[in-house]
Amino acid sequence: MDLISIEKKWQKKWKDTRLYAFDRRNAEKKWYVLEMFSYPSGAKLHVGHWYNYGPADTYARFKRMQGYNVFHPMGFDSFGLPAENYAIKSGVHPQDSTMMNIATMKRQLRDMGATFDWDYEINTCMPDYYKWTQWCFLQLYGKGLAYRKEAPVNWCPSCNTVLANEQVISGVCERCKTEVTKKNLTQWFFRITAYAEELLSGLDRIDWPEKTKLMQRNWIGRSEGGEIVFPIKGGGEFTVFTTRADTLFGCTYCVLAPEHPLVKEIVTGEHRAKVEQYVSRTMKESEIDRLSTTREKTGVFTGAYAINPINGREVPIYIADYVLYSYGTGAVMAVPAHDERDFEFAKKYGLPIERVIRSNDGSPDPLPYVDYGVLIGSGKFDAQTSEAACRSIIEELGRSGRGILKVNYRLRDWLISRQRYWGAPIPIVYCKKCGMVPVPEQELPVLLPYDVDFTPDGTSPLAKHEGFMNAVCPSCGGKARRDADTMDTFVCSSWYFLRYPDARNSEKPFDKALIDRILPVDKYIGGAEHACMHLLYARFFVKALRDMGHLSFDEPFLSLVHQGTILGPDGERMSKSRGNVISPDAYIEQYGSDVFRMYLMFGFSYFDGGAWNDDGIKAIYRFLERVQRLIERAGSAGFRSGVDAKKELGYILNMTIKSVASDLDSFSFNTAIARLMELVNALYKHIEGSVTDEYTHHAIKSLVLLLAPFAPHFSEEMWEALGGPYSVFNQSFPICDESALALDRVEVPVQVNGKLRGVVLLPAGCAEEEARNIALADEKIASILSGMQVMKVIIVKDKIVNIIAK
RNA sequence: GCCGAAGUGGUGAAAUGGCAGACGCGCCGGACUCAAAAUCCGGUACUGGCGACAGUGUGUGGGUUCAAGUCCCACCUUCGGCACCA
Repeated sequence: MDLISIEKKWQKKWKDTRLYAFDRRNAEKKWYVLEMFSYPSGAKLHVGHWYNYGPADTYARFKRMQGYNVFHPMGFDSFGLPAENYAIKSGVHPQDSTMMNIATMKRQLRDMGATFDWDYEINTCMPDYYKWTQWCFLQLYGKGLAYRKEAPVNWCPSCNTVLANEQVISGVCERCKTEVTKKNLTQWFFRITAYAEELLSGLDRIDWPEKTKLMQRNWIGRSEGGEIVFPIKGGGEFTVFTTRADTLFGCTYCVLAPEHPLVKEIVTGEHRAKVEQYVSRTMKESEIDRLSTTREKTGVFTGAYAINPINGREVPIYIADYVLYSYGTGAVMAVPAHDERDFEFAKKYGLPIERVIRSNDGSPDPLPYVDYGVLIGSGKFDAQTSEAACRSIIEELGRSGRGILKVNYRLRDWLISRQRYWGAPIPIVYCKKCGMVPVPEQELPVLLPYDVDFTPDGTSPLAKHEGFMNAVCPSCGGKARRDADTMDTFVCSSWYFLRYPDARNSEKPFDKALIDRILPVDKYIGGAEHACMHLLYARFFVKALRDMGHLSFDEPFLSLVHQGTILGPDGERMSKSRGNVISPDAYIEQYGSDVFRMYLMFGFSYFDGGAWNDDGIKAIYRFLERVQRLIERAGSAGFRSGVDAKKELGYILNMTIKSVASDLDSFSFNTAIARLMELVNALYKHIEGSVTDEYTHHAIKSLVLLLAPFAPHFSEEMWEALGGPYSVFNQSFPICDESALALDRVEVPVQVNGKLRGVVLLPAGCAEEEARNIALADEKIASILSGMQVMKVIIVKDKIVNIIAK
């Protein structure tokens, strides 16, 4: 069987007849199936692409055959670092290499034979796309959701350049292995924290893997607590955030983050030199070092004292780098008896450790004791539980304006500036007279120039391009300079699913009425590695755009699945350096794309993936040949008399239909294919020689329809051979006839004292009394029970009989 | 350290608390063939027995239940995420 030329034949016909064209005017029964779009890397499609797109396409075809108007677009996430790094190494311009890679990948995706409608293709590095990425930026800016502030960036002192987080591999530069340091630059942020609460609560209403939702919950990191104001002895005050106000009486010192602006003001003469030295040393340290939990805690005394507002006690104020300026208020109250970090620090610097909580049940509770318990040594709050005191102490302080209940999130605002070339320019200019001015919408896009020197030398590549940098101030018409940075590529991918339905719109990023009909995405399929980046950013964008009135739904992706990872044959992640990369190409040349995708679906549990092993790939080929032989025989039809084919085949056929449909809905491709194999086995048993009949013929046609989503080219060919009208994908997916599943009699296992002892044939749905009698009368069961007394019989209808005897 | 997921034959893997190992791969046997390949049919968890059958089995140890791979507790191993978030 020449699967390769069969595939070519049908790919051409599908293309010529525009079989997979999506009619966006018809949003009735729409079904938006989306895979995370691809990054056009130089290499060919790898196993991971196939594992994502192959099964997802099978799902899309299934939905189509179920009568859905399936929207299944594809595009390219084509800005980003790899193209730029490749350019630095090879000298090939990112735009040239990217466009070439896209052409190659597109050809390969077509060879896959997927249902993508290329009329809706998008490409994020093209001006007609990034114009609207810039528009999104301006929208956020207009609502105060984009702002500029100074922040540290990763800096490689050897390459003399800024690095993105993903270029910092365990503290060193991915290219030259030099230790990465911090450098302060003024950069753009998106205020994703404004949506922290909704991003958290919205998770309860979407059908996503629990694991992914949990990761987002942890990432957002909501914690309930309170803010407490500590006056400073001699004037001034500062605020701390705590989740453990119940331990306030045990506070024996306070700590400010080294960056805290108050540090300069409160430090006293003799301590100034040491404090300044400590602060500057902290600044130099890399984030990795500073955030390492295993590192010993350090800090210095400022010479100043704070007054504990609950009991008026004076406590020393330290600075220490274990307190983060970016979380809470950048200042904490330290309770060494009930916090591990404070305990360690207090031990080291000889600070007092005072217990104010004991365990609820009086069980031994060595310090530091960090669980909730009962208050002691806390004045009128003694004997309150921790839970109660967390609230009552804040309320007490609130009366004098020194305490308030507060919720904090670990989520930080999203830093989107990249000191890089290959990205969407930030549509802002800086005018000496007018200051920061957004580029008006009608002047978009701010084009990314081609002739840019992107050799890394410590400045943003665009800063060296005078033609780009020089701009006219939209406000006063005077001379202005552009922002030299580009946007994080995650900005491009935060709204691409909104652009697909309206990809050719040159007036707007998308038409509201249109995307309100076609969005949200009904099934989103992609890797789990994006849990706290792309998948969070996209949710933020949708909520922000909704609040501006550009769309009217709350979540971009109603239902999400993650495919697993296919590992190398050695069980390790595939990588060039390990030399364990499996290329799909050789397999596809030999067996074709249907067999390859089917093997991926059959050989692995979709969500788990696993180590590559091609032992079973021949089995899939063999299976398709087996189907083909079956159809050849059916073609030379005759009639076998005296056999009720419907009775013989009806049950298995309808059971198969039911199972395959539900397995496809739950992405359980391996079991769906197993069911198809069972059906084929049953048909082989049923058909003797070349004789067949009408019902058998019906069963074989149904088999081809069931198989079509899995092996689209092959099934189209078989459908034609059976005389079916073009295309098999315009046929309805078979529907299960429930009446065929009703059996007269069922085999029911019989247990004695929980051990399987036999099987009896019972009338389906028979009463307990009858089941009991038949089971007890069974020859084998009776002999086991001889000499025993039956105490009880448990019967689950049509499932099991369990006889308790002694 | 904290959070989460997983651990099942020689092997990839299946099992709404109800016959563990479906469907494949591999292996063994048979048919077809001069022979081989391909194909078709049958067998295949482990231990004992010629056998019918019996016993034991889902990482380890306990528990709940008439019944546990599945639920609960503790532990071991592997993988993923977070990592001083007060």
